[in-house]
Amino acid sequence: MEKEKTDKKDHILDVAERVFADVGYDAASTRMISGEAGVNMAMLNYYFGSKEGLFLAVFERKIEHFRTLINNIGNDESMNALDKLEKCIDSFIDKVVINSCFSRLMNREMWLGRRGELTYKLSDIIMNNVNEFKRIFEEGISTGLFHQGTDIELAIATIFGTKNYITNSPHVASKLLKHDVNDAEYMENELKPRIKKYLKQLLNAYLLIK
Amino acid sequence: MEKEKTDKKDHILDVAERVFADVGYDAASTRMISGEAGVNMAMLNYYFGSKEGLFLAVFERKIEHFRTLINNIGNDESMNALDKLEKCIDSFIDKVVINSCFSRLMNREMWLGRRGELTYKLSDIIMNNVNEFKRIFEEGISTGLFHQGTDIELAIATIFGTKNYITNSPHVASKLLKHDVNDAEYMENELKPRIKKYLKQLLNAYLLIK
DNA sequence: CAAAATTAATCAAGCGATTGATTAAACAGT
DNA sequence: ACTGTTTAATCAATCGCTTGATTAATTTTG
Repeated sequence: MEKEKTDKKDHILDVAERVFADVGYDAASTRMISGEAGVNMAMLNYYFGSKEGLFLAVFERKIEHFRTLINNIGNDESMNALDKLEKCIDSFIDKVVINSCFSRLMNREMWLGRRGELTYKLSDIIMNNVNEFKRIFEEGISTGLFHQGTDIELAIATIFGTKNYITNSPHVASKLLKHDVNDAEYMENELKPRIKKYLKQLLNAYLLIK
Repeated sequence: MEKEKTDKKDHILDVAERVFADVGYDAASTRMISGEAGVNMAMLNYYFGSKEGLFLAVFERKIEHFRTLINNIGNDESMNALDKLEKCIDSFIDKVVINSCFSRLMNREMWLGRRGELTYKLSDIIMNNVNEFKRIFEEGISTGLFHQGTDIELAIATIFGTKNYITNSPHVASKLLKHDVNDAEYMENELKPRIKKYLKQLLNAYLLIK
């Protein structure tokens, strides 16, 4: 066997992440996960205590990746609000498309607001991103770059909502775009730049004082 | 007993609709639904055959309401594309906010693409609305009212996505808007007009040739 | 009375979790 | 180095419970 020790836990987490994202928390049985991971069922409890513990562990592993991704942009003094906004959109689209499996899992279990501790952690991650955008919008307004009447909260809802609409329901999105959005190549080379370009144009038209 | 016969089935459907929307299909047990509806568990199978049959029945009951709501607007000759678009946004926001419970249920089970027959029915409903918007956008472009470069598909994703972001994850939305979005009065008197106004301004800025 | 509606009791299947036994590796004392 | 002890990892078996569904008996209705 050429696999190392700690890789097994990571392997279980990889499988669990995919299974949870595929069928949801409730429909994902511990037997299903352990079976696909090729480990004994009892190992899940041995490593993670419980099914919910495993679910939490899947998220914990990703939190840090998310937390640090956007925050640096907002503090860069060399850019104005529009530059920051566009850069945030770029890295946001890049990030969630790479992690679309995790992103779907997050959204799905998020708005199903049970499971207290998890809901708390998740809204932490989400609100972190939201507030970063919020600060940039406020800066843009106070520097006279954006309209006074800008509805900041709903503009944020548009950025996240538009992205979610594409990534969260691939079946509908594929019909709408007349392409399989699960096709990684199409997603990377066509859809990603298209979403970025669209969101920038949309927000330019809405925000900028002409 | 002062209740009539057919009311009992409708009552079960009402309860099932709410429970399914609250906790999702998998976590909603037949005992939970029958218990909250105040009927014997076996009545669900007696009336609807199975849990999935009940789930389908919940949707069937709503399909016609959805199908006829927006379609009339698109065929009105007395309006230009912008008028139609704004009217569609109005009735769309009105409709899904009233049926937000059903809307959440629909979206949740939709993007969880299993359960073949249901997925087919749902994407039918959704694509019907989507295509109505699409026709209006195309009319606006061909009459020279909207930009040639308009990304129709993503603009549609913005309309539906922005709405979904608010209604589907009330927990996050409440934090973002600093209000409880489950508060019916706030939703009706403040948020609904605000979303309508925002979406119109946003699309006006993006679509119209200046 | 006959048919429809409703009930309590029960079914097999699947769930998450736990158990006690087994293996293998790491460590200890002499 | 050899050996007895400890430790972590893994497994099959099984626990108690809930699930969706069905049965047979009972009540209600026409």
